[in-house]
Amino acid sequence: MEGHEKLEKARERIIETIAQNIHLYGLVPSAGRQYGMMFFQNEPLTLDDMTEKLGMSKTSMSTSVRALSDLKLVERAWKKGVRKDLYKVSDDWYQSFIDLFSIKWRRSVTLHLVAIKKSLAELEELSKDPTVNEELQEEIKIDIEKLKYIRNYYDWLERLVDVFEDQKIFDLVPIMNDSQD
Amino acid sequence: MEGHEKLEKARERIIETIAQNIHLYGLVPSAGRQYGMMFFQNEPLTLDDMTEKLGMSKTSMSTSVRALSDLKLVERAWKKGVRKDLYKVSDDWYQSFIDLFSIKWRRSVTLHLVAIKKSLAELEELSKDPTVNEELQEEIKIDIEKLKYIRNYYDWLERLVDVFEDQKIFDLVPIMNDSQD
DNA sequence: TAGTTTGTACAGTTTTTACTGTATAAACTA
DNA sequence: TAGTTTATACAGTAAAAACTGTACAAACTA
Repeated sequence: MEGHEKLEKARERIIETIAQNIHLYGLVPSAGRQYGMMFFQNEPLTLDDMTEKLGMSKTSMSTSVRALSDLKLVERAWKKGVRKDLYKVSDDWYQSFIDLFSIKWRRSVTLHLVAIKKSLAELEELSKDPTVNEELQEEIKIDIEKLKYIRNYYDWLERLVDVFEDQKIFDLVPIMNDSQD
Repeated sequence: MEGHEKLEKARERIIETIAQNIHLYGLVPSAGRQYGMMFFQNEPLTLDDMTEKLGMSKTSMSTSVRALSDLKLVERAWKKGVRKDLYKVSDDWYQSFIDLFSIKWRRSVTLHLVAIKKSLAELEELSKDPTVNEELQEEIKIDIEKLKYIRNYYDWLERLVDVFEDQKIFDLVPIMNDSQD
């Protein structure tokens, strides 16, 4: 096998692994392949470059590069004299992981807390209603306890997201370079 | 609106929120709805119970309860005299979150590290090959650096998973109950 | 301003995934 | 052992998602 082929194969292995694991970011394999391909390019790419490299339509490249950008896995780049939009992979992977939490998980936490607070308020109101029978009253009480439990859980999750966002996580789990060279 | 209706509506809101966010666990909304429904039941359920409550086929219930069990969101339960399999939601949501990392993210980290080490070894071998031209040699060198960077990243991610798994995360982000009562 | 180039909205198609119904194996019962 | 009950494998169908090609608006160029 020739040198260039060997390099290509070593890259392909990584790209395919990324493609098969990108679902953890809520993305489909082809977006992962796109990301992986871009990772090994030393220059920012245009949508047309991607179309050529991946053999997919420009429309697809456009939509998936947007999905990658939304998660801040990919960012816009500029190069003198190039009119087309240019994209490159964000080079801080630790930050990308943190961004996943800031974007996806925080959103989820917020949605949950809104719903929980609303339902909790309704049930607490209902528990004061003298017209509801005892059996139902008991059910309401149980549900209130359950909602308080999950409210505490999402509060915790929110604080966890904070800890990522403000980089405190690196105190507990420090970045260590070249541990096994 | 009658009492029981109000209770049901308060529950529905939570269930639907879970359904819409369960994709973070790699599950589809219907599995989230199933989980949410089970959360508000105070007794373990059989597959037939779920079929009835959700109006879906028993086959579906079987496959999605398995998916939920694989992520340890749901566990088997036993009740005297009941022959059918019984399931209940795991009641420690903090542990469920940790299990997500232990199961999905650790698997991903491992796959990545295997691929990276393999490719890195190949490229380091190739970089010693005197028959490859200088230009290619330069590319190889760049790729080796990139792979070392992401190896460090996945090492970090592995340590992060460890920190969840051995509960040390609770030192940094403690569980706090009823913070806003 | 007219003529290009570029990115994306949108409709249609292909592919994939979710879901159902039937068939069957395994476990239980009498 | 024969007869049930229960869970799931599997094949087929329905629904959803990914992907493509065309059309067009916005931005640029001359």
